Amino acid sequence: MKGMASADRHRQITDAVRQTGQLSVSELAELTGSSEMTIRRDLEILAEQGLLERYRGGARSLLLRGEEPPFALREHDELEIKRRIAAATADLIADGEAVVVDSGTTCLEVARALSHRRLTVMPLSLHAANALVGAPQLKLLLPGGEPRPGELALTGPLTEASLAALRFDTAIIGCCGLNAADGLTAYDLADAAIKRAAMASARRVIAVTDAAKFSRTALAFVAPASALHSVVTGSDAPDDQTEALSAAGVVVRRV
Amino acid sequence: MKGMASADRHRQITDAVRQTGQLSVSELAELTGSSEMTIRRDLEILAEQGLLERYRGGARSLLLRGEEPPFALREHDELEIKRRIAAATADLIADGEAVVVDSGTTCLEVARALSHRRLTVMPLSLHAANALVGAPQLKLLLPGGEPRPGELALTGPLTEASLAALRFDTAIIGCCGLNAADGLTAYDLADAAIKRAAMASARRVIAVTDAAKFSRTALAFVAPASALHSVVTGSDAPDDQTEALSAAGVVVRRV
DNA sequence: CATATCAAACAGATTTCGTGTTCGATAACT
DNA sequence: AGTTATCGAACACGAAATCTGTTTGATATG
Repeated sequence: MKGMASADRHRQITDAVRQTGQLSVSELAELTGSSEMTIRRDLEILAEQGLLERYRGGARSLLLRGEEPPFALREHDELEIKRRIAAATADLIADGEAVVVDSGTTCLEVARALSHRRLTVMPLSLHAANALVGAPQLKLLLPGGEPRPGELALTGPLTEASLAALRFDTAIIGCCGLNAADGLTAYDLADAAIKRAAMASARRVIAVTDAAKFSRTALAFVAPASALHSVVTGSDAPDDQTEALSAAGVVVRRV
Repeated sequence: MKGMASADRHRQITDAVRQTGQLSVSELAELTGSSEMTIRRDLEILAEQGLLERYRGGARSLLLRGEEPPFALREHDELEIKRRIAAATADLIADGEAVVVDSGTTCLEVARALSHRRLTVMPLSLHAANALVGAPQLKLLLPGGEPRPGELALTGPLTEASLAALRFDTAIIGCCGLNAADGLTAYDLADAAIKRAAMASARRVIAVTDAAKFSRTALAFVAPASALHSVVTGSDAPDDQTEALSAAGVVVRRV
C-alpha cells in the first residue's frame, strides 16, 4: 500500500477527468492543491494503468459511453462488499472440489478467499493466478490463452480448448450485467465466449455480482438467468430483481 | 529493491546454511553480527522463498545432492552473463516471429529482452508471463498447465496440448545440463517433456546456457545436441565442449 | 518442571518515497 | 523561423515506511 495522499489525489484526478472529459495540468494542479510536476507524474502513472489518455497540456478520459471502466479502477471499488460476497461464495464450496474462477475484480476476491482451501482451482485471469501461486494446499491449474491488457483475462481458442478438456464441480462467474430479462451479459465478446465455456464444463454455476450489475445490460449475451444455480450478491440488491431470479429457479444469496 | 544490508545478510545466511548443512539461530546471529530476532525474521522470509527449512533453534539446508537450487537463489546469480546471453539471443530473432520461451532464470532474461519487440511470444513460466504483460507491441500467448511452486514453470497435459496446437518459428530452450555426449538434460521430468514438446513445435531451436551447464548432466534426457540449431552461451564456455557441439552441426555463439 | 526458543509489541535509526523547485530541452502555434 | 507554453531530469527537503534491537509473555522441548 502506498501513501494515502497520492492515492486520494489519483482518485480525484480520474474522477475529475472522467466527469469533465478532459482537463489541463494546471486545472488539475489547482483542483488538487499540488504542483504541476506532481500532476504530470500522476498522469504518467494513471496513463500507464490505462485510466486516462495523456496529451500535451493535460489529460482526457478514454471512457466511451457503455464501455467498461478499466481494471485498476474497479479493483478498489466497493472492496468490502466484494470481500463479503467472496467469503459467502467460498462457503458454498466444499473441500476437494474442482473450481473454475472467472476473471474480474469480484472473482479475484473469490480466488483470494479460496487460496487457503484444499481445492483444485483454475483461474481465468492472470491476476487471480498470481494471487494463488504459492498457496500450499491448493492445486492450481492454468488455462492457456491470450491475456487481455489490464484485465489479464485469458481468452481465445487456447482457453476454450483448456476448458473443454476438463470437468469442474463448480464454476464461479462474474458479469457486467445480470437480470432476469436479459440474462447474464458481458462487455467483451471474447470474455463472453469463455464464460460460456466455463459454465458448460461445470456441474454447478454460481454467479457473483454487486447490486449495480442488476440495472445494467452489456453488449455480449452469455446465458439466460435460468442457466445459473446460485447468485451471490450484496444486501443492497433490489428486491424485484432477486425475486425475478428466484422465480427463474435461481438460489439467491444476499450478504 | 530493498535495503542492501538485509540482502547481503540473506545471502550470507543461505550460503552458510548451504555449506554447513544446518546452523542455529545464535550461530547465525554471531556470524552476521545481528540480533537473533533479526535472524528469525530473515529465516521466516527465506523459508517462504524455499531457500531453506526452518526448525526450532535454527535452519537447515534443503538442498539435496544433485538437486536444483531454488529459483529465488538462481535468479540473481550471474545476472550480467545471463543478460548478455539474452541480448545476443534476442538479436537472433526477427521482428514478427512467433517464439516460445522456456522456463528458468536465463530464459526469463530472454523474455525481458524480447518485451519491447514486435513479436508473438509464448512463455512457459508465469515469471516470464508477468514480465511480458503490458508490453504494448507484443502479442502474448499463454499455455495452460500447472505452475510448479517457486519455478512457476508450466507443465502437464494442458501445456503439452497448448504446444501441440501451435507452430512456432523459434523455440528458446533453457537447460540444466548440456554437452555433446549426454545431450540436453533437465532436473525435472515434467519440464523435460515440455521442453521436448516446445522443440517439436518450432522450426528452429536455440538453447541458452551459461558455461557451468556444460559440465553437468541432469536426470531427465530431453534431446540430443544435434536437435539444436544454435546455442548461445558465455565467453567462458570450455573450448572442447563448444567444438564438440559445432562438430554435431550446432551453431555456437559465445558472448 | 526447567530451560531455551519463539512471536508480538514497542522505540529508535535508517532508508525510501513523494513532493516541490529549478532549469535546459522539446513541442506547438503564429 | 520565432515565440511561448509544456515537459522531463536533477536536486533537495520532508514525511512515511521499513528495518533492527530490546523487552516481555507465550510456547515448545527435554
